[in-house]
Amino acid sequence: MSTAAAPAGPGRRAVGDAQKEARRGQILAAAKSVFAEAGFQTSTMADVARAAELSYGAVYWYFTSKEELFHALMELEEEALRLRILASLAGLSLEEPDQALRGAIRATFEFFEEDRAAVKLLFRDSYAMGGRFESHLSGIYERFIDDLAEVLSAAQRRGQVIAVPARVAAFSVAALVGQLAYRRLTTDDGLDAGVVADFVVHLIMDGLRPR
Amino acid sequence: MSTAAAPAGPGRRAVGDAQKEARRGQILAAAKSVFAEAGFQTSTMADVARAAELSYGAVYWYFTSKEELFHALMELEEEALRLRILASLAGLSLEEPDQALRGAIRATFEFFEEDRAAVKLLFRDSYAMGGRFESHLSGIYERFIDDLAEVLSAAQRRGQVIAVPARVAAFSVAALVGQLAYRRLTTDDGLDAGVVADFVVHLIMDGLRPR
Amino acid sequence: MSTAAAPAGPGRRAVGDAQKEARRGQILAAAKSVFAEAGFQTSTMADVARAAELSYGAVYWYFTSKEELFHALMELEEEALRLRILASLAGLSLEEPDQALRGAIRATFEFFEEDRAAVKLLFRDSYAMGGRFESHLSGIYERFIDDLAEVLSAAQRRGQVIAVPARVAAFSVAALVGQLAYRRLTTDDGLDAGVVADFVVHLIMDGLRPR
Amino acid sequence: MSTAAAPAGPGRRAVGDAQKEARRGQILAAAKSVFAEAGFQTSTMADVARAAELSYGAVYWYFTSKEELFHALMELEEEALRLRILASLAGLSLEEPDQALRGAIRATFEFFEEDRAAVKLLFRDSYAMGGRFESHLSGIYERFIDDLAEVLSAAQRRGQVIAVPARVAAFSVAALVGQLAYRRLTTDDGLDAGVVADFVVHLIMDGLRPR
DNA sequence: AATGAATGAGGATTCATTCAT
DNA sequence: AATGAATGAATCCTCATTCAT
Repeated sequence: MSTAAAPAGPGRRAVGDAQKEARRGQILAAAKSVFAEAGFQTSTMADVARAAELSYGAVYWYFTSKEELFHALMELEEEALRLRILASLAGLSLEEPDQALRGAIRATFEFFEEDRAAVKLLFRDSYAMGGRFESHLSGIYERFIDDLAEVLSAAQRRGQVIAVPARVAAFSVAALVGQLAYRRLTTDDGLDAGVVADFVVHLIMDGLRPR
Repeated sequence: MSTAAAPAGPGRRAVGDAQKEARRGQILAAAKSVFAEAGFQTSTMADVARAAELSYGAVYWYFTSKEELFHALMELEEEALRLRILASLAGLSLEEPDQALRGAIRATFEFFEEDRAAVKLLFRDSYAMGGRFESHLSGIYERFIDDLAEVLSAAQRRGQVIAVPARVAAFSVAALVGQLAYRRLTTDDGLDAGVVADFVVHLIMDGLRPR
Repeated sequence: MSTAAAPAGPGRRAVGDAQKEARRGQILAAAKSVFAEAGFQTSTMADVARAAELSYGAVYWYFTSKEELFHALMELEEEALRLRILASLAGLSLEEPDQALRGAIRATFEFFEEDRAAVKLLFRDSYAMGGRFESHLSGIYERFIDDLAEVLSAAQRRGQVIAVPARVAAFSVAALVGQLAYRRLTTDDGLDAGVVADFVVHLIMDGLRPR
Repeated sequence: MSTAAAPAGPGRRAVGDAQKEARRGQILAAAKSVFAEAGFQTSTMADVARAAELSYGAVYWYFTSKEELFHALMELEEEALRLRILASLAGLSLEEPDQALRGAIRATFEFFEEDRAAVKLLFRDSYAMGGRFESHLSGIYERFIDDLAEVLSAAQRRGQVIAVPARVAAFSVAALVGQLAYRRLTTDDGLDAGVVADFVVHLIMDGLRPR
């Protein structure tokens, strides 16, 4: 009751903050599943609230608008994907472009394979609404491209890769991976994810013509 | 329903049908520009009517719903793209996969280069909603894939192309072209459309590794 | 059915416009009664629609927002009051300030007496919402003040009225009339409107001290 | 409830009550500034809490509702104004209506001049809603009117003032002062507050016609 | 006493679609 | 055929108030 009785200080705060974070996470998870299921535009805040098992207005305590919620969600996805890719590249040397490429592509495929909602969010919802959200998709692409372009440039300098615009080549890889991952959601080509990843690597490096 | 089937005086009827067709075209053109500009979801039927310089409800005389309008529009785009690609393949023999591939890719790029609205429609709006419209995109892809897969299969039998799942390879080409065309709308990589088309062909056939 | 059968031209148009005007009037009347009854803020667009015997959204065909509706309504009231006052001043000479003053004040009182809703709108709702609507009230005041100030200035030049700031004196008259009219809505001082009007004139001209 | 009535140890309790009073004052001050700034309807309890540097729900510990808060605030303002006026009348005799009137009017003007927020509260927010809060404004008026009517009645008996309904005359004075004070918030007529006060007195007593 | 999270009714506005003319 | 007025369901967001801690 009295102020003194409260276990004040950082302890209390930390709990509050942790709970706040937990709630945010809860809402974000709900939003992810709802948006992935029905699409951003079609989904309503009521749907999200229901999925989060919270009341209607509670969501607004954590996010000021539907759009902000979406942005926050996408940032999370971006970050998660990025971390995954970076981790896969961690031990690799720029001197082995094959390996680096293979690592990045496989990591991306694995990420998408494990998290189909992320694929929908990134490759379907990011496009919606007159491009207002494309920044997220291009954000992901650009980072991926930055990383890959570096790998490719190094390889070009060493003569391991032919002279083509590195960024366009990098974008091509990103696009290929993204689109193939997305395709897997609706079309079954009867291929294992790993096989597809390897196919991409081979296609990129050696093309379809026999050597 | 068809012009020939009209029982009435051909003169009158023909004019009516022609006018009807003209109106439909007028509305479709308006819809294309409006949807491409602002996106399907964001655009309203009022926007379309205004762009078509028709009254609010007139659109419903020709299309029963917003979705039907979109579908009709997409079918038109699909058909136009398909015709373009088929034309480019007309003189080519299946025995020269390089040529066929190059022809198809160039034709696609040219089509998209001339009609940026089509790109937006196909690669943004088709994605935009919970799969309801993806059929068009996949429709295009599938047809493109069918054609390409045939080319590739023939080439494989002849040993000109390595043994990979033809449909996946074909999809990769389609995806690559589509994504690169879409990227050109927002990002300037400083490359001519023809150069990008050739880059795709080279990438597909020979990969990035020097031969 | 055929275009020729329509009694085209100005006739049709005029009817449409007249109807449109009628509907606007219908809605404005409904809004007036609703706002006067419950206040602008408390009233909902649904209330207005219901009072106008129209559907919810129909109101938006004629007015783009609740605020615009209110503004339109106030402009009407302003104009009506102004016309009434001007009419009362029509035959009067500036050389007879007593008469002019009396005429203006009586006309104002009569207007308010006949239209109690107007009083509520002007002296209660105009104030609401952080002054966003005060312009209407001050608009009325300013015009009234302009007219009165002219009368007073002329009288001052002729020595019929003492030297005081004409605009402040004019505002005083306007304020007095407005507040007394508003008071009549809630408090019964047992006085006839005409008596109050004359009281105001006397107070303004001769004060409370016996002559 | 009152400090004296507290049964507990006076030290502790007194502190508690004093703190409670202090908190109430803190909130009332915040509410006054917030409401005066943005209007009662537009302001939120969150705004008030923020201005009071208290938590969101703490306000409800001291006031059961937004309306109660407003009422409490208005009562404070009423009381403050009343005290000011009574003080100004303290030494005056009813036999000198000029002096009494002048004193009351000047006191009122000074009060409003020093506290512009009070003017907004009384003359804007009191009006703002369907009569729910007008009681405060009329409360102030009625008390002012009571006092003035007494002065005027006495003067009438003594023949110093003509025979008019005392309450209406008194209301007129109150309205005039209030409206002129409010006008000063938005319109600069270039007049000192004292001059305006004297103008009101002169207008009321001697009118505009030269004597 | 105080915090701030949670609730949920309420309200303005939009827009696809229908319909009388 | 065409018009444009009318409908009303749907949705985002606000905010007074309550409540667990």
